[in-house]
Amino acid sequence: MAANLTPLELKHALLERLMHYYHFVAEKLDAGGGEHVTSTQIAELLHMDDTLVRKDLAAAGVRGVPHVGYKAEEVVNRIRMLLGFDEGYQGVIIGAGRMGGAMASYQGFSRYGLKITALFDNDPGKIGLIWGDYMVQPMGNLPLFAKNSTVDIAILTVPGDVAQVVASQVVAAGVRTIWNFANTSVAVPANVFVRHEHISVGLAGLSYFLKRQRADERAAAENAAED
Amino acid sequence: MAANLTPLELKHALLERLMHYYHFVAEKLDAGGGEHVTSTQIAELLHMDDTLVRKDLAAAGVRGVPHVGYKAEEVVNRIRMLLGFDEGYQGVIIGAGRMGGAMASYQGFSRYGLKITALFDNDPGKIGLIWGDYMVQPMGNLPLFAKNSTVDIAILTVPGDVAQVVASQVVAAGVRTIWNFANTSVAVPANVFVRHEHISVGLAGLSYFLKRQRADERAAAENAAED
DNA sequence: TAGATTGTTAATCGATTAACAATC
DNA sequence: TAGATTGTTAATCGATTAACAATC
Repeated sequence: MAANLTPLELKHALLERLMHYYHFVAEKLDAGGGEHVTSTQIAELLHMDDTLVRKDLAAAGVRGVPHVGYKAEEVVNRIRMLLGFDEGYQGVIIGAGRMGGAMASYQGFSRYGLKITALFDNDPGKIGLIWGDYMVQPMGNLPLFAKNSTVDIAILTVPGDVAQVVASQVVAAGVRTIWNFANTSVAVPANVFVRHEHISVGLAGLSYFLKRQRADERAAAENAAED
Repeated sequence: MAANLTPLELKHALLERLMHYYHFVAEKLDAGGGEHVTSTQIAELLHMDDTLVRKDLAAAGVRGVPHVGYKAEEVVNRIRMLLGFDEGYQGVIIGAGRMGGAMASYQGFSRYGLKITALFDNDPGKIGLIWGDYMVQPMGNLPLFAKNSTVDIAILTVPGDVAQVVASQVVAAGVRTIWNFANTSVAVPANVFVRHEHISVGLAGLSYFLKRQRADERAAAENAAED
């Protein structure tokens, strides 16, 4: 009986909100900001309805105390548990360019349970170089590496024009989860999960904002001229 | 009469979908894939309902032709126009680390109308170095630079612990839109727009997926043992 | 206790989908 | 023309908000 490989069940929006709560509460704890946090505090900072915060926290399994609020530590721990930050995953970086280097030297992944174990590239000029804690290995090493050690995630930081080829190599090596930072989509078999970070989506949001801002300013200037 | 500085009006989800359509249709055009595209084609590739595609395209001002579909070029152009990709914006990068370097050498921004004009850092060891097409300038240069040339966007690629200080400097220099790649939020006055790229949100999605996958596999193994 | 806060049920709102008419 | 496809109106669905009871 095959376990059906269920897709993400927490809706993206909810997951994103939980991460916002997590960051707020974790930072509050770090700053020594008290043991408890209320739905109203979170809601105000994040400009949202406090009922929604309570609903979300309930969904995440956090139990609050009337008149007191939620235990900050419990909020953090429950979200960590729900999202799997304490499970421990291992990932490799494919592509030892600047982006890959930034990833390799980033210390923040471990906070979310991800450990980077190796860095691969196909450029003979890069193989053997030391980037942060890793020596750049040739792509040819990947299959054996994936066989001998667990590779839960392959982080793709390669140029867009080779992303598809690299993704296929990664899949062939048995990796089933890809975090794609290249600027093109990659096609993979149905049993492989890809998360594509579209930098252009963020840029589109900024661009759209600026366009409207300019239009507003133009309108304001015209109004001023009329008065 | 002050123009009210309206927030993003296209909902994030819609904007994201439009970008997906854009990429699909633009790639199709590049590949010489025919002059027209139908809502069904887009919907199938993106695993969504075709009615929603038509609604979205109508909202973006694209007019289709029954029996034929949408003119691919018009889809691309309308979305570009709506999101402001042809308006032309200038941005500076703050933080000449690996991430900043990756940004500075990334050729893809121009496709969305963003031109990088300068690169700043406070590290004396980096000032004067050449990164891609830019010489690293000291942060002290920013106010004058922003006065003499247009800086629509400041791209923050600095460590999290200095992000707030840098953001304040950027705001003081008169920049009103910030694209924040640091791993901490920054507080800014109400008239400044910040888009924070939370890398941890993407990681959370992957982590949650992997956690559930492991649970599925465990369950499957138990089932197999029972049979 | 009184007041503050959670948690839940009901109401509303908005987004998605279904149905189908219009059209080339 | 017939069939394919758009575009729109109505129906459904789900997510958010409002109201309020429960509780410490």
